Amino acid sequence: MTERQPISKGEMEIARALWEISPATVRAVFESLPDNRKMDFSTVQTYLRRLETKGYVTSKLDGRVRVYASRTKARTVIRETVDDLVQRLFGGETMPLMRHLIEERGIDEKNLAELRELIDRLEQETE
Amino acid sequence: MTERQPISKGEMEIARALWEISPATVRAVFESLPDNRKMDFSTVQTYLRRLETKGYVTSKLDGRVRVYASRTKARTVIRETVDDLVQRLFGGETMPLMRHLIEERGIDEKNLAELRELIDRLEQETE
DNA sequence: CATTTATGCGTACAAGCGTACGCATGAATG
DNA sequence: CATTCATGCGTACGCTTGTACGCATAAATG
Repeated sequence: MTERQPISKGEMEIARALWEISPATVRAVFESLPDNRKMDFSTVQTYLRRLETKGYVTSKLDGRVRVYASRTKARTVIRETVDDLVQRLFGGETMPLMRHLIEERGIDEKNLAELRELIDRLEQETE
Repeated sequence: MTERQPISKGEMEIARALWEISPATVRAVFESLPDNRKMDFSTVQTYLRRLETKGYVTSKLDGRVRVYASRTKARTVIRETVDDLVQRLFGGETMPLMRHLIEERGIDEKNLAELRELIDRLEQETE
């Protein structure tokens, strides 16, 4: 039960960016952001610093450049975040969110197929 | 595109509670909270006030008691919130969240069946 | 070497959030 | 009627968040 301080929304974007390319410098993270979501270089820097303070990432100076690396697994953060959302928005029930995703967000054919597979597999394991 | 101020996590719990029983007084909302999540009466009051300021709920004085009612549909708030989460945590892709839900959160048999149905229905519509 | 560029690091700062107290007033109860 | 209880309403307050500036310094470039 490592008690981490909660991650904020903005921090999460940066954490996600870092997961994709960790280990990485501030600049690398900054440049990996999607074009439509450019925030200031130093904003990214601040987020990374805060993520480190909160225990989500580590860093070390490599020469004069600081290199950040994920420390908490994506899965863990995702679990905590989704759990929290499901709690607050659906009182802890998973299905309403499922329904929402299936009904309100487009799912194309390929993903439909994958969904089926996931369900099949789950059914196997369950029995 | 009514631009509402974003709803915060704490506000969301209260909004959800209100959806369930709207219209309702502060006390009713307060008492409808799950036992494990008791916040102060006046905290609930503050959240409702802020929700009104932000445009998510309305209220009117009924005698000396203020009665709050949902104004924005649950579906809308859920959509916005989930969209935001999916954006920040999965770069906008729905499937990773689906996968997460199916693999990491328990789904019992009954829900599995429902899931299948949902998918079937979606497939119908898609074709 | 002088100048430009990139980075670390400290600092800032308003807005928002979570949580709640206190007072005034009206309602209920003994 | 006097006291207690519930509520509205205003206010508070430290913390977090989002966003960024500025300075010092090191590296690269002309």
